[in-house]
Amino acid sequence: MINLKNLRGMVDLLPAQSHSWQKVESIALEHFSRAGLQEIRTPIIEQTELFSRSIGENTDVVGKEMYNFEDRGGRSCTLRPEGTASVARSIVQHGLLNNGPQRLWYQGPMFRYERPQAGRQRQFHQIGVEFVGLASVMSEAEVISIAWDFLNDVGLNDLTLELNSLGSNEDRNVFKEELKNWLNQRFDLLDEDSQKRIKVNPLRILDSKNNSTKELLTEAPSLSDFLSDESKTRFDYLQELLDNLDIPYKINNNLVRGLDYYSHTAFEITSDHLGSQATVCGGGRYDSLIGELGGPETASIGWAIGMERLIILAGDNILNTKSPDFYVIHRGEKAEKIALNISRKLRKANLRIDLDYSGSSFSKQFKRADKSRAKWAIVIGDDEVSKGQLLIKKLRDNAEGERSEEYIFLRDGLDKLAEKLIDK
RNA sequence: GCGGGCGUCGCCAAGUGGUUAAGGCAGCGGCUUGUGGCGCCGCUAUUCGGGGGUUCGAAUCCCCUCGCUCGCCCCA
Repeated sequence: MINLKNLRGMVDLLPAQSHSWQKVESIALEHFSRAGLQEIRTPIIEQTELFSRSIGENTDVVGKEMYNFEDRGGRSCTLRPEGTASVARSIVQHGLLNNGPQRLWYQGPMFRYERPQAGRQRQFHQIGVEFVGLASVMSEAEVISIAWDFLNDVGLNDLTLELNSLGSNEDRNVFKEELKNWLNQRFDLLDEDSQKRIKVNPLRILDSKNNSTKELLTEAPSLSDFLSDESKTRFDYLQELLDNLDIPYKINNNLVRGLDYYSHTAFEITSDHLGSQATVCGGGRYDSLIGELGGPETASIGWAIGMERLIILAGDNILNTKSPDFYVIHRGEKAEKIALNISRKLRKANLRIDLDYSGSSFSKQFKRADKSRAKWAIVIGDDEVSKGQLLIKKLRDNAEGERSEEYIFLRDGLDKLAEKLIDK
């Protein structure tokens, strides 16, 4: 027997879960459209170069986590590991900035070749927001508050917003040199990983989880001391704006983030209930990315939320199964035709209808009707057909503990039925 | 990429070398071819993630492989 299974780290979204996703997606859409954002959809495959240029050659994502392949034309292709690079590419390619700043959202699958674990898959889904062409601190507060309010509305509380400023590129370069020198003087005291990182990505050492390295780093120079006055002013003002919005945050000077394109504001929203993959939302300002991709220098900020992690956290808060309004029970050939017909009419009137397809005994059909958690049953059998009626029956007790039944004449017209039933 | 745990029906599981692989839930059928939510009865794994090996004999032991899971790394 052939035994086909999903690829490692690739996950099926089963019917029991899919409505949770739909719910979250609809809440997201609601939030985004209220805030005046527009959706952008880009391909999930791009030229490899797009990611290596924008995310950074020396990042883990580019270095070891990308799904690369050559297509039949010999082009080097990559399954997107994140959304921002594609959005930026699309904006530049189509000259969208000629229409002014772009406030966009996107959603879809991303791919990273990593070892799966709780809250981490090889194909996962992100929903993200990008404000491109906006430099103001105000736009940062807005972007952050969209994420915060959305997550709260989905039912997540207990979240922590962590905030840092990476400063301008110049600030950071000066600091990087300073840090390198300091680290090199203490090279032997560092763990192996950190030793390797000094050359390629010294900033990430600040985020090290190694205990002795952590200890050592308490003495290290801090990026916050290298911020220019302008950078500092920006960061202070952002905090003021968040205070004003009553959005709580925690300053984390070691928050660096793994993608090269960030500058100034960087933030993450984390939870204690996710195991070691604690970040639900990550984002920051990326003022040099658009320029890097051949567009004009363009200040930008955005974030991405991991859908799977969000769903884990939301748990049962969002699980309200949609039960049908009516379950249509029928028996006999004529009844079958009427059942099919009336179901269609009722659906056109925006009602949720479950139709029994089995033609088995009324007893069985009632059992299924009950199980479907429908509010009402519509019964069409020989009697109804001969009298030109339908029976509608309430499937749950009313206040008096009885289940009302009522006959409705078909000759009144199916179109009117929907109207009549809605009132029940 | 590295280290630990796990894998028996759709779900939860018993079973640790010996004739037919417990049980519960769900599903299907019946008691009741026109009235459900309770109850009772019956049916549903030639097979133990997959492949190979050891053995007279394997779900049980060995090897390989796939998947899940937890931690590291990293991120959403």
